[in-house]
Amino acid sequence: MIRMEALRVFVAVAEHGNIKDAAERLCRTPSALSMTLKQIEDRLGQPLFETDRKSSLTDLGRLVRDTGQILLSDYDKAMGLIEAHAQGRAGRLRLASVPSVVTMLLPRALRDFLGQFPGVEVDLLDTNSTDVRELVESGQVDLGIASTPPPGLGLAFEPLFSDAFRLVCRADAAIAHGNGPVTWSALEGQELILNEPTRLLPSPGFQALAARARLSMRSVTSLFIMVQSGFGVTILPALATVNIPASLVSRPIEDPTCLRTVGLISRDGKLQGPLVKAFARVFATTVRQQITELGLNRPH
Amino acid sequence: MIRMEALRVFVAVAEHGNIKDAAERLCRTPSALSMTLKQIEDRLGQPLFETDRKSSLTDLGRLVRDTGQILLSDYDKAMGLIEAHAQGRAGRLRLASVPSVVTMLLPRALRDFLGQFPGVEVDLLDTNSTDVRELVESGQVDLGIASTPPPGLGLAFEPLFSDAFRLVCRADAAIAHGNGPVTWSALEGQELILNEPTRLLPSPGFQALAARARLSMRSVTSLFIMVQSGFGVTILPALATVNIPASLVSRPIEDPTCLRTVGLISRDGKLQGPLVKAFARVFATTVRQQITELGLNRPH
DNA sequence: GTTTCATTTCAGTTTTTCTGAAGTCGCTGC
DNA sequence: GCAGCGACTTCAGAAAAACTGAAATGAAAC
Repeated sequence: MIRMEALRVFVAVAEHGNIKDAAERLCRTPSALSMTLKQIEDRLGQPLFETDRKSSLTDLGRLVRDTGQILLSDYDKAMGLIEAHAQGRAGRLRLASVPSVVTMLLPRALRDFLGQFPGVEVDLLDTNSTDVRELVESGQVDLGIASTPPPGLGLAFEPLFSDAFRLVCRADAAIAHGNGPVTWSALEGQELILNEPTRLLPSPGFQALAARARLSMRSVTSLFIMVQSGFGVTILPALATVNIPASLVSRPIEDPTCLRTVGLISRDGKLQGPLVKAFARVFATTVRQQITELGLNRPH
Repeated sequence: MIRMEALRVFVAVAEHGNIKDAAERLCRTPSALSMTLKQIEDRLGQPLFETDRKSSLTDLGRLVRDTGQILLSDYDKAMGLIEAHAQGRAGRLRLASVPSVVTMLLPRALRDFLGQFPGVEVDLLDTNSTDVRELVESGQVDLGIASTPPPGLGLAFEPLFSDAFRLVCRADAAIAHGNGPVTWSALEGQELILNEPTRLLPSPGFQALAARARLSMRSVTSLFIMVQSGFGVTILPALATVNIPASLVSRPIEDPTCLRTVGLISRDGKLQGPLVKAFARVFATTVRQQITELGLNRPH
């Protein structure tokens, strides 16, 4: 079997028509090429060139040259692709994120990332924190963006920012008006509508209120409709309240424990793959830039 | 750049799911494979396997395995093809031959040859001896079958058989009947029709007769038509008289110099290419077998 | 915790490839 | 016809690469 490197030598000589030029291009001495060519001819048992001067090929030589050119170009192309994937210049990154981050933070991060890595494709899935964790855990996505996962799941969490919960109510509600943060006691008589981000929220003040809640909405859109329709008030992370409808208002809540910490969730405690690492870097940068613009906090 | 042999090692390990079995198949020690895999991973800067145990691949590993399988199979196929050509098990053989040999000797030779070399294609051109030589000389065919070429053309000639010329005339002609070989003097009064095989025939008895000839036919078919139509008699190599029409007869000629020697004509004095050599061998064998059947002679 | 088995690491050996010098061959110009 | 030149080949030694066997490591099985 002819080695790939020998084939490369032969094709170079066949293309240049002489050993000297080919040797220069391959950064070898003519004697090295001469020996390699001899090796091929010995193995095949037939000459590849008409004469000692390497300007004209035999029929077999032409066959080997034509075949070799295709083989080498395929090989080099494939190696380029593999190296592009290895270096993260190509490939597919599967992401899962909570909706508020998709809306407010990901557009800028994705624009930067896709710009920096033109060969890369991104699959984005938006769902709640629990599903994000499961998708990462099961390997269906490479990286998740969600709030702190419970420990002991074999997931690594890299916090990026903290996001205080705010009260969301109708603009014409009594509770909508007031100075400073709202207290839990001020919400005593209110009907609370639960939603995904509030699941597992540990704050005792919230828990007390949540125990009485009768409605729970999956999507933020439905949530806003319900609040607008007068079914009650809700609380949402600050990030999710930036673009609330004009008929609603949001107010800060006094309880400092009533917050979520959002970050990157990955498997096995290590960020695998160059694309994951690269995206994590780009996203962290974007978040740092937007943290003050959007009124978020550094993770504690 | 990953070497082809390294790729082969990786694909084998990926397919077997462990180093030990792959090492056995490749006739190497596990440590050799381990080092090769490490080399690839170092070069790519990324792991190819999920763990030390080589049972599960990373995304990159899957890409390299899939790409590598295609690359390796293409490579092996191409090498097989090249070796088949080098060994004469595949390729195209271009032949030129005089018509009498095509008719009487080539069918059996070609049947044997094509049977022995299933991957080989043959291009056959039948024409006169002069054209056969030119086709060989110009490289348009690989091998010619014709009578002895004049020296000094850079052509090699390997004689295969001698073929005495015979008189061909109408069955109802006076000259058709007689005992033993015909003499030139017996042909004194006859009109002679020339043809391709008689060109350059050196026999003086023939030359004297040919000087008076007024007709010359290119094809044997036309020649027979003319003889049948009573335009005269002709002489042809014995091989060309085996299947003459029933209305014609052939008789031997007394002149022992009135013969042609047929053989293989090739370029440069060397039989280039394994197919040419192989065909020459097969053809020589066929001719030896048929030499007595057809009343030919060993070349003198 | 111990055993077992696959893999890795390491040092030394073998194989392969490369280089530079010397030699061969064919072509060109005198 | 023969010296000179350029291209290629051959050779011996040097350098690089790959391979082996033994020992170490490390993960799974008992």
